[in-house]
Amino acid sequence: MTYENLDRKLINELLEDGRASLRSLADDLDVSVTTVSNHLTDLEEQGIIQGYTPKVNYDKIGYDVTAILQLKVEGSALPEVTDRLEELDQMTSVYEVTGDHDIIAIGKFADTDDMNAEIKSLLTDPEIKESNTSVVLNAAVEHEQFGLDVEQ
Amino acid sequence: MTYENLDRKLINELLEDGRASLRSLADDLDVSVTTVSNHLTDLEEQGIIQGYTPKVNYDKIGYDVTAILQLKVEGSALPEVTDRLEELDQMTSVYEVTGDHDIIAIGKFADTDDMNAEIKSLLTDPEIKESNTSVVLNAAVEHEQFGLDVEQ
DNA sequence: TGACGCCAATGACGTACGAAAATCTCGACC
DNA sequence: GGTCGAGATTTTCGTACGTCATTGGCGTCA
Repeated sequence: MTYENLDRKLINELLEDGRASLRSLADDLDVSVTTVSNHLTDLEEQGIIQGYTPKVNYDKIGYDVTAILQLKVEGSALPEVTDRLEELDQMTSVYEVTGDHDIIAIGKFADTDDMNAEIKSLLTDPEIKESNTSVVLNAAVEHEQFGLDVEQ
Repeated sequence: MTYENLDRKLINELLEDGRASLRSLADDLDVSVTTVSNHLTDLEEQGIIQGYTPKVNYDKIGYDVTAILQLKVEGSALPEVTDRLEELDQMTSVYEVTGDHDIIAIGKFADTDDMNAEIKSLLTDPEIKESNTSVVLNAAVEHEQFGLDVEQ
């Protein structure tokens, strides 16, 4: 058996508290500690759970500006531009997409000056044909992960 | 003292392994377990660390499509529309933004049918004046959190 | 004074392992 | 076709052991 109800419940529990102990998980799910441990290592080995992170509030540590960049790129240069964005660690998400633009990237910056500098240096790239920046006024939801449906 | 180098190092360590034990953190940072414990609870109380989550690979559990919606909204209806999006738990991020559009939202869907259904039902809202959907072809980076600079 | 380290005690925790239980497999049979 | 059961396989469980987190008290340093 690979992936069923218990695993979904396990993921849901961890989504609420990623540092919950195996024992508390076992109690909540009415199975033994060993079972939780086994399923959890399985989930990790299968790559369904890819690790654990604290949710860091970047606003509170001086990254006040979140911006969303949309880029149109010379077709053949797409992977190259994606790579460049990927290497900037202030980029929290970089997507290659269909539609008007080719790339949508989300980044966090100390302030608008920092943002402008970073973006300007990006846009010197001649392969970027067009760009469009939106500054986030309010992050109503950010990086939220949703729980999974469980039978009955 | 409120927030300094040790806290940054602590956050960086946790970004690498959010389930690391206090002891291993203490070893890595060359301080006592007690100190790690104190700083960690401080960070949590200050809201700099807002909890812990597993990184769930939604691709592997049947959510194959990620889409980015951009909406133009009747000015006064912005909070209302944001609320509606916020309540859909398939939305992983919902931003109110400057620029061409008013809202940018990112969601995950089981397949394109699921996506179309969800989006259509959203767009029945008469307060949404215009919309634009981009489907993600490749998530080069997603929900990545970057480490903090540490002095020397 | 406040940040930190150390110590000690206690209850909680993770992991390994062998036993028990549940589930699957597959040929034999009516 | 349907079902029965022995054996194999998988999953779960309880135990036990060494480690861990937490708390309070006390000393040190700047």
